[in-house]
Amino acid sequence: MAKNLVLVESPSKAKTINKYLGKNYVVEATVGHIRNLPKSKLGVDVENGFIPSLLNIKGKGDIIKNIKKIASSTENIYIATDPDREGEAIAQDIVDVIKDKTDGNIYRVLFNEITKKSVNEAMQHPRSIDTKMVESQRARRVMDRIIGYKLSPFLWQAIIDTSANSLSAGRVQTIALRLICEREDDIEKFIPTEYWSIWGEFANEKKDILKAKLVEADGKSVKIQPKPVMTEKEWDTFNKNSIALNNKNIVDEYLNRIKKIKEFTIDSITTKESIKNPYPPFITSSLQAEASKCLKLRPRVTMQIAQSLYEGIDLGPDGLTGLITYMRTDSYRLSDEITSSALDYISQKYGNKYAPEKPRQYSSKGKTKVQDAHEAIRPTSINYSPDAVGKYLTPDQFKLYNLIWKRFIASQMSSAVLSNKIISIKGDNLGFRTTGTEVKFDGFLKIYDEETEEKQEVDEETMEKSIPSGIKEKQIMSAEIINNKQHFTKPLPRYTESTLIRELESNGIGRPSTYALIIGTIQDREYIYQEDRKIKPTLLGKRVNSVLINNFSELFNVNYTAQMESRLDLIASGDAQYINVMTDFYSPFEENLKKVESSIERVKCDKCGSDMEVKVGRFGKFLACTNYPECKNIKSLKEPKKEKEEPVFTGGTCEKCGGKTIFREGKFGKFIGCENYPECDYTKQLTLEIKCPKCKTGEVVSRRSKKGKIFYGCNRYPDCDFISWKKPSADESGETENID
DNA sequence: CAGTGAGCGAGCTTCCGCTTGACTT
Repeated sequence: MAKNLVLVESPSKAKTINKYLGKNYVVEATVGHIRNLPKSKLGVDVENGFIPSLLNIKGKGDIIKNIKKIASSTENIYIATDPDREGEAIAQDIVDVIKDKTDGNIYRVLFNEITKKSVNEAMQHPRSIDTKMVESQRARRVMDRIIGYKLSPFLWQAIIDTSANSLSAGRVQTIALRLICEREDDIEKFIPTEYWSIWGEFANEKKDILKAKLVEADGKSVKIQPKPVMTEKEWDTFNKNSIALNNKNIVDEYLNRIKKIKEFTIDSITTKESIKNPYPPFITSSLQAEASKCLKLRPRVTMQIAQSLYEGIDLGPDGLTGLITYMRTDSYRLSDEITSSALDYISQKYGNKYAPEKPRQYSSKGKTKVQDAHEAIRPTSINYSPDAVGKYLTPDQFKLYNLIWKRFIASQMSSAVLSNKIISIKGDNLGFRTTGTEVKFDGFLKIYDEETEEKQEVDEETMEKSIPSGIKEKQIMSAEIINNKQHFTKPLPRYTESTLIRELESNGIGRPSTYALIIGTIQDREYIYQEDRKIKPTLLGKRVNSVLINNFSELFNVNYTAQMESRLDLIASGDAQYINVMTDFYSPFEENLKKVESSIERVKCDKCGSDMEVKVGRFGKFLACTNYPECKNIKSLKEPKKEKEEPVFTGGTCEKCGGKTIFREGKFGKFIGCENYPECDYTKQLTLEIKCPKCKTGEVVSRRSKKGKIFYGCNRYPDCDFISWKKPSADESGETENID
């Protein structure tokens, strides 16, 4: 009989902890939540205190049974689910499940990092379950349930659509949809603004060349006009200090003026040193973003690969080893153990200059401790460099591990020192400027630099990596070449999966465990689609979005989650009561929903005048009268039929009834049917006008297998069983594969 | 590895968040 039972969420975490604690402990995993609201109904008693009815999750029966069994004969039970809101709720669920089965002591322990030292330390400081935090999770769960399960059915009433699946709404998915629709709207409405750039190549006596852009004229600075269309008054204000090169005429004026200038001088050279700090180690969202940019991996794939690195790789002599820490996290925290060994590694491999004196810790601003369950995503050990373990990894695993490794090591390295130069050239009250950046000390850049967003192309024209050393202040310069180019301002780009995730995350919407799934949800609903990795809304998506935003503007606001979170925090800290928070949420919600439900336009029954609503039958959706069964009026929701097509006769006759045969089209392509359908169900395939190579009398037809693969057979089947995967050639060379 | 078309029709969908396999193509 085991003396001690430890319960965690993740099975691979259970394995690791088992190693740390030794054989006096049994470590089991819940594999996530074990209880949930019922799927088929609301499951919340809104009349009596908003009490949720929580049921054991289907499919978790064996896990729960096993936990109960071990608990029943264990002296000490340590519940070590994740130290966050959801983890606390799982802990409570475990207690509810086992409390009648055991006389053992039940403790709650918090593992903030999975190292031997801190796990043992945590085991020494058990506490009891934080019921207030549990309540705050229940509140989160119940509000999400009410929003989703009340508004999805509302959509079924409000929007008549023919898509195969059901419409849905939710606190997270609807915001994601809204962001996508709003971006699309911005793009559609965007009016490009024309602007020009003028730059020249200037040379001193020694023919040192410097490219510089026109940035100033007669004391005014060159700018893009702030709005595509401006009133006279707005122009007056703008023109006081600025000039817009917004058409060819103005550009030509300046070009002519520049041509006449004999002499330019280097007016000033200013140098400023700046420090570039390393990026923090990865968290889920930044890992997904960088893997998307650098490795072209979609978030879902990134997470799958990361999971395999977390669960463990067979490292030959070292055995099965987890290479990275947990991949679903929003914390930048790093254990002292790993940072100090990283510093040793850095100074050994790159020299002392590259290792700062103290380990670097990064803070997650605005994040409450409530959510800080896991460390940042990092290698589990400095001993497993990508070079050392590469041969045990698949190419994708290697690429991702390498990225995580470098990002982490870089996060502990010295800052880079950059020198930024600005050179200004003047002539006849016109000012040109060039900027250059030199790396004085590379620091962490030695191994890692984030791929920068596309720089404005205008700056690219005059950005110099290094500036010729011969260039000195007050030198006389001559303009060798003067260039100009037309540009147009561009709208913000459409979201990709990873940029949408970052946008949601920055508003606190969604969690690391769900980021990669959110897009999948709205894509399954056919609200959005992707083209070239860019996300666009469908017509249905736009309709759903506008119905929801117009009627529930408070709820589907990017700030809503943040407001909800602060109310949840109040519950967790004991400064607010669950029931009060729920009532304050529900009353206005329900009132508004009722109002909106009565105001939406409904299709009226043309027989009895009642409302019609969308129903789902065996063959899909249709419109039915709500007065059923008194009124049995129904309407098809199929696309309004095209003009009844004139039958196209093939010239042949039906072998069954003697009627004429016509060309038809079905889900497997074109075929020949009888004009007397549905009375006569005669069908025949279209042939490819190639003689069957086997029987030489039939003709070849293209068909489709049950799996959807195209193959070629004889139209005399089953009399002739010819089959081929390749299209037989017309010249009867007989080189087709025969499959038996 | 061998179908198809009209039109029928009276159930059920749905949320967010925590974890992995066991499934199929």
